[in-house]
Amino acid sequence: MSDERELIAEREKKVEEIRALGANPYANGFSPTHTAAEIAAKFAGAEAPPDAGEKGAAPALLSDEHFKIAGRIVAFRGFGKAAFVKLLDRTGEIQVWVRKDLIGDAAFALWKLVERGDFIGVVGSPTITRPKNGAGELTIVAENVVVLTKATRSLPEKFHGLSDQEIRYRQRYVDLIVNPEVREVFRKRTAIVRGLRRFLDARGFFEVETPMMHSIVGGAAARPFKTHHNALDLDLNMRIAPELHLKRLVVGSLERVYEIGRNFRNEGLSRQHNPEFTMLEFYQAYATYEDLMRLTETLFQELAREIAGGEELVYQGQAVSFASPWPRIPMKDAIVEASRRELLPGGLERAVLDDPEALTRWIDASGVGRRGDDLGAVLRKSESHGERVGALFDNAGEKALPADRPTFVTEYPAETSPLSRRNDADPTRVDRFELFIVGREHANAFSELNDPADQRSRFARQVVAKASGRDETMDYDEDYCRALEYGLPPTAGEGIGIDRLTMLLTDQPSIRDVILFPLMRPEQ
RNA sequence: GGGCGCAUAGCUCAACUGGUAGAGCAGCGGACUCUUAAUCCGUUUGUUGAAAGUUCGAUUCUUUCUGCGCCCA
Repeated sequence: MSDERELIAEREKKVEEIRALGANPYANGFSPTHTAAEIAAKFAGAEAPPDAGEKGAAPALLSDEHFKIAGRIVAFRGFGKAAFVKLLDRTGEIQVWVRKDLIGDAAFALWKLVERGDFIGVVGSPTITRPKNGAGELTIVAENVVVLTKATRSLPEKFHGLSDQEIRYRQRYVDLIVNPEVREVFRKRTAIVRGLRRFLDARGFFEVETPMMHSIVGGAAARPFKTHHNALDLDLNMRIAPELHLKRLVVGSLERVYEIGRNFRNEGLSRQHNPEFTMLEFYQAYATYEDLMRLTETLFQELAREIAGGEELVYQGQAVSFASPWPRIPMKDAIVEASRRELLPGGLERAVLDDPEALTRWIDASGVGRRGDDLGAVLRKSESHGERVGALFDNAGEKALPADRPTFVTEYPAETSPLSRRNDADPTRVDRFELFIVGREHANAFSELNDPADQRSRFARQVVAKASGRDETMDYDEDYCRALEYGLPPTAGEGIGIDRLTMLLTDQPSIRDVILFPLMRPEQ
C-alpha cells in the first residue's frame, strides 16, 4: 500500500467516509475570527492556568472567549481519544488540542478521518499546556472541529521536509507548506517591493504601467522573446526594458516616474538569470547620475535596515558593509587593478586604456585577443575602443572590485551606452554608473541622453550593428526620437533588479530561490 | 555552448571490488486523554529516471537520451 496511487486511494476512501457521516469534505462558509498570530499576540506572556492535576482531566482555560481558527494540519500527534495538531495559517502555526470528551462522540468519529495535510476549522478557547521541558505551549482546546478541505495527497516527511530542489521549484505549493524559511523569503520579497514603493512615493514619484509587448526592441542590450498579435497580424516582442516608455512620460511632464514590473530577456539561465525577471526603473527630471548615486545609497541602506536588520550584512559567507560612503571606481581603474592582480596580463596601464592604438598593441602583444575564451571572442568582434574597454571590464575588471563594499563603477564608454548622456568634459564616455555588490550588477543608472540628434545617430549605429549580425542591439525608435524633439528635461534614470536585491537581502544563493515559479523545462 | 556531478519507496536516505534492494517517516491494523520528530506492538510498499549494450547475473560497468544541480564560457 505504498504505491503513490494507493496512498491517494487510501485518502480518497476517507473523503467518502466523511460524506457517509453526513459531513462535507470540501465544506464552505467557515469564517475564522482570529489568526494564529493574533491569538499568540493576545496571550503573549500569559501565565499557565492552574493544573487540573488529574490525568485525563480537561485543562483549565486561560479565557472563556471563543476563537474560530482555520488552517492546514502540518503536524499530527494522536492519542486515541485525544490529539494535538499544529495548524498552519497565513500568519504561522498554532497548536490545537482535540479531546473526545469535549467535542463529543459524533464529531470525534469524524475527527478520526482527519490527518496531516487536511484543512480544518476549530472553535475553542486557549490554554497553556503543562510545561515539560521549558515552557508550556499556547494551545486552543477544541470544542468543535470541522473538516474544511480533505487533502488526498500526503505531505512530505515531517522532519526532513522537502529538500529536492527540482520538486521544490516545480511544486512550490508544497515547498511553501513545509519550509517556513521559504515563506519568509517571499514575505521579505514583498516587503522589499513595498519598501521601494514607499521610498519613491515619499519623494514624489508617480507609479505607472507601460506596455510589455513592444513592436520595437529597445532600452537594453538583450535578445527578446517573439510573440504575435492575431487580430492585427502584428509581430511583437516581449519587452526587454520599460526605459523608452518611461522617458516618454517624463517628456509628458510627469517628471518623476517609476515602474516595477517584469522584463523578458531571451538568454540562458543561471543562478543570476531567469528569463523573466522583475525590475524597478525610475526616472527623475532635474537630477543627474551623481544625484542617483546618493539616492541609491540611501535606498539600499534603508532596505537593509528593514529587511536584513542593519547595514552590515552577510551574503553567502561574504560580509558586506552598506555604511556610507560607498567606493566609486572608474571603469578603467578597475581594469588596471585587474591587470595588477593578474586577472589579466600585465602592463595594462591607464595610459594604454586611454589610447585606442596603444590598447590594440596591448591586445596583440598580450595574446588576449587570440584567446579562445569569451573575452577573446568579444575583443575580436568589437568594433570600437569603447566596446573593448567594456569587454575588459565585464570579463576581468568586475572581479577586481571590492567584495566587502557596494561599489559604484563610473565612466562608461559611450559606445556601449546608447541611451546615456555624454560627459561634458570627455564626450567619449557617458554619465553613467553601475552598482556592484558581491560581484554582481545590482543597479544601472545614467543621466539620460536628451539630444535628439545624438540619439538618432546612436540608434543608427545600433541598426548597423544589428545588420552585421549582432542580435543584442536596439531597434531605431522613431517615435522616441520624436518625443525627444518635444524636449526631455535633464533627467537621470536607474534600474534595479528586484530578484537580485532580494537574493542579497535574504541571503539566497540562486535567483530561483526568490522567484515563486522559476522557469523549468516541462515535466516529462 | 563546454565540463563535472546527481537521479533508488509518497518524503529523507542506505546498499563493500557486479550476486536480484533496505531503514526512518508517511500509510495500514492495534494500544494510548498534556504531545513537541509523541511513544509502543504488528505490517504493506519499488519498472532503482528512460532505452540499449557487456555479463550466467546490472542499482552497481558502458553508450545514448531525459530532468535537475554546480562550475566554466
